[in-house]
Amino acid sequence: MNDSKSDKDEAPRETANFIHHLIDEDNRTGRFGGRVHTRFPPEPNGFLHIGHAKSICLNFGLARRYGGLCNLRFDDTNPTREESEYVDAIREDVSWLGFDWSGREFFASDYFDQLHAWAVELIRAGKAYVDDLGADEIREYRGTLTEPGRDSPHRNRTVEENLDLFERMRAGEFGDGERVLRARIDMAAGNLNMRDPVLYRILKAPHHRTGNRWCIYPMYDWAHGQSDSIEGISHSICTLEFEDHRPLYDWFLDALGVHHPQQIEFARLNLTYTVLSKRKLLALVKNGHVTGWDDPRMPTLSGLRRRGVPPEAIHDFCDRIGVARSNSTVDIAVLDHCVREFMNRTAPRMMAVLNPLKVVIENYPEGQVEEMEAENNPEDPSAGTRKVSFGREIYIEREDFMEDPPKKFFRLAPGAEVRLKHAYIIRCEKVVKNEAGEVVQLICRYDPETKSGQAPDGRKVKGTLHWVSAAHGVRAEVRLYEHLFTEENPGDEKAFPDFTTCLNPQSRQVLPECWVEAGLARAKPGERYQFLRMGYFAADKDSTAERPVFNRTVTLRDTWAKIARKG
RNA sequence: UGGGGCGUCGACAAGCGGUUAAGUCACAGGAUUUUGAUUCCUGCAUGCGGAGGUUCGAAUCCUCCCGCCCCAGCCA
Repeated sequence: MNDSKSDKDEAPRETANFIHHLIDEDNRTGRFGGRVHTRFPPEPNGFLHIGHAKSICLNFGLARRYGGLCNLRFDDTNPTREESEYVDAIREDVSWLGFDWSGREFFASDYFDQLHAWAVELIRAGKAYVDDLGADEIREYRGTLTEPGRDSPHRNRTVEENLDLFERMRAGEFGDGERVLRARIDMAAGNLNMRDPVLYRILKAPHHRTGNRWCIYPMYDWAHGQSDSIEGISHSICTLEFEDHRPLYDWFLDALGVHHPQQIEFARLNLTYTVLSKRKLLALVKNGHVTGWDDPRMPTLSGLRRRGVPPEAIHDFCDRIGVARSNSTVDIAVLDHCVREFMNRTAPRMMAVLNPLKVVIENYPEGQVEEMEAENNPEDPSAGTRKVSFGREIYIEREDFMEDPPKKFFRLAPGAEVRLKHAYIIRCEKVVKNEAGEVVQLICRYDPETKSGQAPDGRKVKGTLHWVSAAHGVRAEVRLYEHLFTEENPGDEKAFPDFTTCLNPQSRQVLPECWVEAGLARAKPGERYQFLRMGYFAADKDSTAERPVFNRTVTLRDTWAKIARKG
């Protein structure tokens, strides 16, 4: 146990998970010399999402907890699907999460030479052979889940012939798919992965890093375990579906007689009201259901980032959900809670009116302006205060006024009093309507004695509203987001053969006519705020000083909405 | 009739033969509040997929059964 000093910045809220137990046991027996070395091994063929964040936090977190190391390795064994743009995006996402791989950045393609040499070694040992069967034939020969497979007619070629054929594959003598190199294991194995898996295939495609140097490429199964071995990984953490592959990786490592990491599988993350499969995420982008990989409704790290989700909240989330081996679906409310908890502590409060309703304070002197002192964050006195301009005409939130309010409504209504946050108590005297009968303006009177927010006569005012001065506020666009899907589990292919039928038509609502307090014009993209009583928001990358744009990260908890809903 | 896993509160998840079966989210009450926010209390599994068995004692061990997930890419 040497994990006491390593986690000072990671409050150990998390209880030990089964991986900790396994590592503790390895450390106790000195299996890896007390060393803990993990890695995060993405394939650079798509954007990282919150499910990857679970793996990233796990792998880097393990290294931190045990005073070990964690590598970043790109598993780039398939040149037809991988691009270097993804490599850049992945680097950015991992560092945004706050992890540092300190130059230990590797690529499976770094190991192509070694992998090739090892393949030759296997051939020499009679443990691999070149097969001329086509893809369809190989499938046929593989058998089924319940029937054993059959040996390929080429399974017993001589070592010399295999060596020659493999060299000619490498030299480009054959076309794509004409030959493969297979391991010679057991065509009758219950585990399909052991039925002579393919090690190399011919792919006459340029690789994003090795260019045209190779026309044969290792399969993931052949590359992955050995890559871990080369890097001296002690614990290879992966998801459950690779459990069946472990015997194969073990077989390779033993046949080669090289360093043998311990593979440990855990359950991948599932989240309610979203999908976390590369294929489905890609479809959302390709078919224009979202604006891109970084659409704030996407569960991608770039989407969450743009939406305003702080990386600290993602860490907290990953700590809270734990790591186990049972398939599970985490309630998105847990993530929302983590976001609120962090933002509550850190986000400056500002006032923004999303659906404006003009209020004229008839007894407030025309042309008079007062600078009201406003605290920036009641949770953090060190955040200080700011001045907010107040005047005769202001905007309030449309939903903060009701002409005929229910009993528990303590906002504005004809004849009712409310407090304006950081300012005076006002009373609604008159409701101005247009020809259509819609409320277009409120005439109110303020009580000059209530600048403190308190009434000197001690009368109680239950409601407090946010507001923006009409003369000083800035126009802004605010984008409201809700769940991308209306169903809790849109990825359930039995229930929803086409997951796009679950898309939420109201997942994005753009409000172009909002009013925000003047200071918000200076908001830099990515900056996070609490808009008083409305939620947490972040300035979007589209934002400019002339036209600020904000994304709603998450709403505030709203017990009034619950009461109102119940009637 | 193949191989590999998993089943503890609505959702996650501790628990590893002796605990009143942790904690978190959600939910429901209540208190405080110039954000109906925050914060703070309180409640929320005589029960651990089911049935047997072992034991003084079982969520934890054994047996059988039931349910769910993964595997037949020259994808990762």
